[in-house]
Amino acid sequence: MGRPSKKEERIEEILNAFYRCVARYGIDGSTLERIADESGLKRSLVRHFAGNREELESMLVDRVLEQSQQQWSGFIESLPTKESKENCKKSCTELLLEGLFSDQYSDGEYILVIESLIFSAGRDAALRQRMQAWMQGFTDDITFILQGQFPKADNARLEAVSFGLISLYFNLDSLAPLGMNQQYRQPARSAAEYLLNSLSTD
Amino acid sequence: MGRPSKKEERIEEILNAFYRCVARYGIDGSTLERIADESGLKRSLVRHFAGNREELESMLVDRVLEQSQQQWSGFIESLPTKESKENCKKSCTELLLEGLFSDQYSDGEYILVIESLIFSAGRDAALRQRMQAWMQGFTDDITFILQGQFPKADNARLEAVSFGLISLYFNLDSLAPLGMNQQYRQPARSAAEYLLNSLSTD
DNA sequence: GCATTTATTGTCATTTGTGACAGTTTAAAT
DNA sequence: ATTTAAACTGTCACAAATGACAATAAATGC
Repeated sequence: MGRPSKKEERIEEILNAFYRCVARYGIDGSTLERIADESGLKRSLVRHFAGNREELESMLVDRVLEQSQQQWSGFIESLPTKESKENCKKSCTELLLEGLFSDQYSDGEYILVIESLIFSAGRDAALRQRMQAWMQGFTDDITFILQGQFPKADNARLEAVSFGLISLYFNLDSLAPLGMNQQYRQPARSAAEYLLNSLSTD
Repeated sequence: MGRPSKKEERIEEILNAFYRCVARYGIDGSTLERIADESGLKRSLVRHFAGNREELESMLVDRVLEQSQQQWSGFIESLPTKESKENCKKSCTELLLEGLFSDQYSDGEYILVIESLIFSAGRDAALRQRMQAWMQGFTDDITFILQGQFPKADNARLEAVSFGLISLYFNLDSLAPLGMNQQYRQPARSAAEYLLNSLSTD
């Protein structure tokens, strides 16, 4: 009975709007007014559905990290295992390069949001811990993938290459505000390949 | 005659304070109040000496890019030329790695400020042009250095490696808010070495 | 001491961001 | 039609950020 609730869809819209605002204006620049405009709702509705600013930010962080986790683990599981290797044309590392550097999979806003969160983490101990864990997990996973492909390489070397791949991935999308990311997409991918090749030679 | 002006030193203090604030709070988070606190002046004095917010931001951008330019060109000129090569123990590329990745030369705030400017450039066409030029000059210079060391390597390859070095440099310091930059300093440098080595092998 | 110039302090008005809430409208169940 | 629960609208109060300016204090040349 009563009018049906739109809470879930509205929260969805609001968080999507918040996400876009953060990519464009940063966290501090994403006022409730802008979020409201971006979502097409009144500011009082934003508050009605999503609570105050603190709750909103907390929900955004949860959501971003959760979605990131989902997409990433989906990607990990899509990789060929040792058993299924023979059926697959592309190697794990080739698929990794595609995932990180092909423009079809790139979400220009994603890294900007992540970087905004990292920056904010400097003033928020709880967020800092979460982002540290996120970053650590990211590098560990890549190192693990590389381990499968280059079992003979020692760990420090794998970690260095992992960090290199991540740096290329991050830096490429962080140039989006300058409109230079397309210009550097190919170089970024090439550099990533050089790093991977360095694991073959000893 | 009249009371001696402290304008220049005050502006110096104010811009330094602004710089530190930007590294900590971002541009939007650097309110005049915070800048005043950080510089130890009253807000009205900040306004008195440095003008309104718009002028302040413009001065900061000028200053950051100018100092960056000076330090960088100082570094470039300190590199051994073809003539002075024989007197020098370290190669250009070794010196480059030191400059980019040794913690003695690293200014933790510098890259954070630059990244804040790049982010802001997304909403400021004039700033965008300047930051584009800054980034282009940076990569071009590194490519040029690499050219001297690896004259046989083709240009696309050099550009890719340049972009890789810059990415490692940027990404390393952008982890400062997470306190993970020391942890990754060595991997970053190693990855940079692998990239450089990839120019030797063909 | 006096005039002059600038630093320095303090205050007020305006705008913007935020929180709270009263009142209205809408869509369902009975 | 009535009830009910929720969406929606509008508005007020408060705090923060900014801009403008008046008033005072300090340092210099004469």
